[in-house]
Formats: sequence, structure tokens, C-alpha cells
Amino acid sequence: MNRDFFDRSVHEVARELIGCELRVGPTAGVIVETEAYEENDPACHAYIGRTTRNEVLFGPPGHAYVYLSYGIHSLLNFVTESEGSASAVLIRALEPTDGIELMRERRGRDEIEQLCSGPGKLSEALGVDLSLNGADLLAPPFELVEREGEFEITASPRIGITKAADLPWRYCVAGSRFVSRPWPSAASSVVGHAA
DNA sequence: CAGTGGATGCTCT
DNA sequence: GAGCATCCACTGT
Repeated sequence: MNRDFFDRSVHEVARELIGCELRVGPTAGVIVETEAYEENDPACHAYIGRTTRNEVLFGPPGHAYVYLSYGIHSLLNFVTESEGSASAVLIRALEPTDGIELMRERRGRDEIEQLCSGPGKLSEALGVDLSLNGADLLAPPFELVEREGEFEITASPRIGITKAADLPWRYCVAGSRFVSRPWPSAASSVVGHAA
């Protein structure tokens, strides 16, 4: 995967990431759930302007934006189209494929559905923390592999936010049991197929 | 199952 | 000092 992959609309990147493999060191999984956060979006950290916390969002695309949520969880985002638009994709869930035993140790859980089914869980399982804020996604410990096969993608409202909560900017693999939460069937719609 | 509340720390006002 | 892009354990059906 190259830098151009990230240098386009955050919504396009959020959908294209579905089905890609994300590797962090010895652990890896297939991305099954993402959310888009664009600069002119009250729920986006960049909305309030540039601060010390969110400055990575204003930097070049293809880098990791990691921040601490609720004082406990590190949440992993991919910076996109940053030329004049500080936007990012939140990685919300993976289907684990490699390093599963290590993930189990880090998570303290055995069930494979409980290893990466949420942004906080996923970071813990992959060993992502604040030290990776600003890190290049195209260099170790990160590795991203373009998807193989087809995925039916649904769009539904984002999770856990209060601002702009009605926008359908959460993307999931249809029918996956590895997503953080089931989507509301009435609000979801198939938005595309992955090649 | 569904609903509730505590843990925990950093950022911004 | 308030407010979080969360998770888990506990309660009550």
C-alpha cells in the first residue's frame, strides 16, 4: 500500500480500508469496521482547530493519530487527505488473523470475538499506545495490505458520540461477527462491494 | 438480554 | 472542573 491510498476523501478511504489487512508487529487482522471523521464535522477532534493533541491530523496522510479515550483506551486513527482538510479514519474492529495467542495474553480473554471488536480492545490486542501517535503507517511496526476478495459494506450511524451522531459514516463488513456492535438494520444500507 | 455505573487521565475552558 | 470516538462488571429481568 502506498501513500496515495490515504490522500483522498476520508469517506473513500474509510470504505476502501474495509477488508484490508492491518499488521502491527507480530499481530494482524482484517479490518471489518471503520468510521470517518472529517474536519468540518463537530465530532472530529480537528473541528475545534489545531491543538497539541490533534496536530497530527493536520500533518501528512498515511500516519497514525493515536489518542487516549476515557483515560484508559488508546484509539487508533489513520490520517487522510490532510492538504487543507484534517480528516481521519477511526479503526474500530478487526477479524484477528495472526498473533492470536499474543492478543489473548494482552487482552486477558480467550474468545476470538472479544480480541479486536472495538477501538479500545483492538489497540490493546495490537499493542498500540500513545507512543505510536504520528508514526508512519507505511513503515514498521505497521504494515497494511490491500484487500483480497469481495466484501459487502454497510453504512450506519457512528458509535459513542453525541455530536453529529446521525451521520451514517460508520462502515462495516456486512454480517461480520467481529464488529464492535451490531448495526441498526433499519439505518444500514449497502454502499458498495470491495473488489 | 438490557441498563447502569465505576475506572482513569489527559485536553481544553 | 467538565467532558470525553470505551470497556467491564454488576444488577435485574
